[in-house]
Amino acid sequence: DAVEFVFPEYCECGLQGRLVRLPGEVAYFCEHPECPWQLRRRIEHFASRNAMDIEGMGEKVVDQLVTLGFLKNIASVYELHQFRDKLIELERWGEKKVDNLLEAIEESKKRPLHRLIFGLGIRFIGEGAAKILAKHFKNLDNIMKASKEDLTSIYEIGEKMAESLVRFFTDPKELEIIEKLRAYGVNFEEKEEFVTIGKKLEGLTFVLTGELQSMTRNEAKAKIEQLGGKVSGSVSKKTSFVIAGANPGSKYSDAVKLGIKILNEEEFLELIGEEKPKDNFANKPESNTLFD
DNA sequence: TAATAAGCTCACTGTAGAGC
DNA sequence: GCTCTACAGTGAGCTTATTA
Repeated sequence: DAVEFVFPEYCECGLQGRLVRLPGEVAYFCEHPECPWQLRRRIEHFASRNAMDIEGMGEKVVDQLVTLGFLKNIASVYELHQFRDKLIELERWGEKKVDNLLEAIEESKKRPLHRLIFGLGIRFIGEGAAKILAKHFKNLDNIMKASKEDLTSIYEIGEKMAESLVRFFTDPKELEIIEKLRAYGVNFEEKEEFVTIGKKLEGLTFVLTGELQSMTRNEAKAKIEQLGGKVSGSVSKKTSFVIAGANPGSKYSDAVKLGIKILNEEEFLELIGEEKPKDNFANKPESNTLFD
């Protein structure tokens, strides 16, 4: 007895933005270039953990600052210090909270290039593609100058991604924001420390599951990539190793089914040449045959 | 065209920190 | 010290792009 859902024609942004759905795509977009909801999501994404990692700038904070007119685009994040006194006055804010946020914003200027590329929110350019581009071009200016042909000649960069990049870097509005980011001192270079420093794990693909005690998953991912390895989100026949921490998830059983070699955290640390923590994984689950 | 991987969103739990 | 909010960490599931 289901009744067909009639999708709204206009966005709730209040700017009479028409909702459009591109052929072959699922998502609807508000056509209005100044849609405040798109702006909120863009800034949230820019500040998110895997992008510029600005602690204290989550969904609610972005919503509040956009509503109050303090944030107008991603570059305006670096103008927030001008409003320090006004921010302290806000409900549930205080001097410490504001200073922590401003400090986190200042710190974010030092993030490596691949995080900035990811944070710009270019369609089809996620974390993985951002790393490939940063590694290949070394700085943002080289990426901005690259033609569609230059981009598609890179392994794993396809036509859609290249078109999206060229479209983004020829848009005058985006270029204006990028120039502001440059003027505020945001890092545009890929630092050596984020580029591969070894070939020990070259040609190997890893999948992480469960909770690691000695480092976060992101840290483990960075270690693997620095040593030339690849980290994937799902287990397949091509997976070389599954690294299983405490309480491993379904990827563990997937690995068993496919006969993929599973390493526990101790073995993983040995593989990457890291020291084991003092407690020697005292909290590892006893029922987990992985650790037998 | 199928397999694979990447990207993205959501849900859930635990924790930190600010306000009261 | 309690309450509330936001963040951190993680797994799962879905869609989509790339590759073979």
